[in-house]
Amino acid sequence: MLTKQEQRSEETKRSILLAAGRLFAGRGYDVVTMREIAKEAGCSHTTIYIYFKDKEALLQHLSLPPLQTLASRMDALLGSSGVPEEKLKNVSLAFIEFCLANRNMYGLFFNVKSVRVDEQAPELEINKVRNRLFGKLTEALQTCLRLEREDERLLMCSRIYFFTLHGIVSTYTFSEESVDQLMGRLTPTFLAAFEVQLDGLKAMISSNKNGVERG
Amino acid sequence: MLTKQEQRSEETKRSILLAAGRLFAGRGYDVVTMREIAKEAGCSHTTIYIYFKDKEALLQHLSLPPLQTLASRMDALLGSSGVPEEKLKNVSLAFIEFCLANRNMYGLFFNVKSVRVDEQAPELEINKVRNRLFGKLTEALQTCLRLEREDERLLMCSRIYFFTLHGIVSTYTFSEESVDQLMGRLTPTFLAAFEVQLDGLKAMISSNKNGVERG
Amino acid sequence: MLTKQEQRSEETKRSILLAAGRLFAGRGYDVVTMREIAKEAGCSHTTIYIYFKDKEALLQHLSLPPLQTLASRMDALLGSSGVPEEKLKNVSLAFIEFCLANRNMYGLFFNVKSVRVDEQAPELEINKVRNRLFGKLTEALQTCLRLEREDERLLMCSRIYFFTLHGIVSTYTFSEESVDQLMGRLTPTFLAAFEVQLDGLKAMISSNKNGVERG
Amino acid sequence: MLTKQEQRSEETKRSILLAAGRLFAGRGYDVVTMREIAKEAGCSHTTIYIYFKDKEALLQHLSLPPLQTLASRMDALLGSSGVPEEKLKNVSLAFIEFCLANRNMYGLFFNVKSVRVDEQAPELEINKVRNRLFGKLTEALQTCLRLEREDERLLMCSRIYFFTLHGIVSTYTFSEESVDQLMGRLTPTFLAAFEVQLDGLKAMISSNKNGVERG
DNA sequence: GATGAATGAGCCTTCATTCAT
DNA sequence: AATGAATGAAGGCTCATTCAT
Repeated sequence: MLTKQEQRSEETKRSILLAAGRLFAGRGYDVVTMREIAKEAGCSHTTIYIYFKDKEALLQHLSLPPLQTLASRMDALLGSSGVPEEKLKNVSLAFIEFCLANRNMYGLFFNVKSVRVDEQAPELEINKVRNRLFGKLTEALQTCLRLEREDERLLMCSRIYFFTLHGIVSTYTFSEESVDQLMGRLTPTFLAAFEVQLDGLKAMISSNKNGVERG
Repeated sequence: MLTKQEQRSEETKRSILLAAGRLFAGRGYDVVTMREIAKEAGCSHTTIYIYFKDKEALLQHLSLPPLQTLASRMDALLGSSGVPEEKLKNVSLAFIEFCLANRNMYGLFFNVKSVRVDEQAPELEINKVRNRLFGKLTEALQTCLRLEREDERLLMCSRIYFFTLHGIVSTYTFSEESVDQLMGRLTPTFLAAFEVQLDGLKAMISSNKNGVERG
Repeated sequence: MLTKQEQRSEETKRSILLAAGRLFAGRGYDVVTMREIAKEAGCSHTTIYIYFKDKEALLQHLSLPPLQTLASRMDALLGSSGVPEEKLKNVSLAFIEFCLANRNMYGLFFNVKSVRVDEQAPELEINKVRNRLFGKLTEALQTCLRLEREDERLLMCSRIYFFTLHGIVSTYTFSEESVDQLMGRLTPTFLAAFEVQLDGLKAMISSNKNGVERG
Repeated sequence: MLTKQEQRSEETKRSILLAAGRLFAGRGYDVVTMREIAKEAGCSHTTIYIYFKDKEALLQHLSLPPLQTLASRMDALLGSSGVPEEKLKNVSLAFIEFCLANRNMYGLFFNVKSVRVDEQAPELEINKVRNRLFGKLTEALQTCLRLEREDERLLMCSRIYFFTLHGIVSTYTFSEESVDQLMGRLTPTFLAAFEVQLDGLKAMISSNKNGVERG
């Protein structure tokens, strides 16, 4: 059990993370100042340094946990019963919803640049989770397309599929609407996009040309 | 005719724009300093202020022309002879290449937030060009899908198509590779993506369900 | 008799003073932080403020006792049996050793500037001890030179003698070596310096010219 | 010839160096802030960065030239005609006067710590000049004492002599009096001190014991 | 008595921008 | 037209100090 003081402390830390997350993504890591974060979090800028070594540490702490949550959720969806196409849709939707929910954080997760490459340990951790995420989606896609795991065409297919996912997220990253509003309004569009995508990929697979280098 | 002085003046201004363009695109607007631009342009940093009100004015002046160039190029591609599918591919590729070439600037063009909304006039101009751009792409798509301009399904199709374009650009926005490297390496993938997209959309159209809400 | 609580309290206070003394002397007053002192003392940094008004108060409390210890030691040395020359040497050596041991603190004791002049009481106290110290040395010197206490030549002699003492201390104030290392290595040099000094002063006294202005 | 602007610039630079010199020494390098220096110099703190890369560069620029000036002056005195004793006195007096004139800077010249050891080039330069200085004094002393350059006793003698010089300077470093006041008032004392010193050293040399380890 | 939480003041430094020439 | 000089605002960060428990 936590004392009242520890509770407040935890709350402060959370509000800092929340504020930093919002701001970093909304306006970019470099551009956001510690003082801005503090103001948004409702504390002094020095307080941030009690909880985080420096600005970069804030970024690090911000990056990992949400991704892990998403990974779990995707695991659950993939483990459920249902036809592969349904699973792919659900997983894709979950991914989109997550990214929109964490909105501008999105850049933080997938833009390698924003995390310094010096210290490998944490960096590796993020990359690991990220790769696991992409792996899951690729796996779902593979099942739908009925390709072997080693089929060279799978890489291109997943790349193309990711373009669309990434594009959806990017398109609405800076929207003023809430995630709920967006999902409510656009879920049909997203589902259609997934379907278009899958149909198109299936067509490509079934045709002779695979787009890589075979004649 | 320009006097010698006016020529030199014009030259200075051009070299400043050139330098700023190079640097903004190469390292990002926020990160580049006025002194850097001046050094690259071969003049004093104070000279920049003779030609441009401030750093942001530099950005404004820089934003429009490339977009217009792109618009012209897309016009040319669309006006050329050839099957619609080929045209769509070429126009899409041109769009992608442009966005990757202007990389960090990309956000500036399409992310409404990053351009101050205070002064509407230039903002409007950019928006106009931007909309013209999207219009061209939609038009190409419409021809391929053989839809009427007013067909309600066109909106969804173009949305989905844009998701992919946007996604491609976003994916490589922060890559360290040059445009040429990226295009050299990934053009086949991009073309495949366009094709997949188009095939999928065609399939959707030809099926009864249009993904919106009709029964 | 002290209650257990009072004992603990006293202990904490002592450990703070000990830690502060070590750190101030070792790395300099300005550079040492309250948190460092607290860590070294094994308590929270806020605890320090229970016992001492502020960082400077810590310094004040720290300054006096060692000086008094030195004064006592010099008294003991002067009171012992032995030829005056031997006593002067011993007292001088004790003085040097003390100053080097308290190294960075040295400035604090003798450089009037570094102690705030606002609150006179403690300042005065330090000055009193300091003057007593110099008095003892002068006295030892006087005995060696066989001068009357009022002899005007004594002032110049003691001044000159102090130059050397002060010079020795200054020379090694910023050395990285420990007191023990320094004393071990340089004691013969110091003793030689004292002797040279005394011989030179004796020569001056015995000559007609006293260096001031008498003919 | 300098333009008016260049003159002002030079003046600003000088006033910054002057202010920094005064403050660094008066209150210590670490403790003095750039804003203090700026205020004392009568300019904005950012102006300092126009002339000096950073705080440490200021220190570097401050250290070398005066020392070189002193070195030249000592050379001149040593090269002049006169008995060795007279030369030693003059050189010693010049040294003292210089140190008092540059007052608190003194610490900067001789306290190795204050100059970062990272970059060796400038550091070396200072050390070279400093060593040359001490070399000159030692040389003058050697002539007076009629010792061979290699005589092991010379080292100790020069050390002892330096103690006094260093002590004189240290004693008056924080005095409020001007160098002229001090020299006017105390020159006789200083001369007496040199003489006492020399007499004492001569006595030591002429006796059997040299203070090191011989019996 | 003791402590973790929190903060304001302040430090060095950089940058866009203006002023005087 | 062009420039060197100069500056205010701001940024990341640290530290002595206070407050509430």
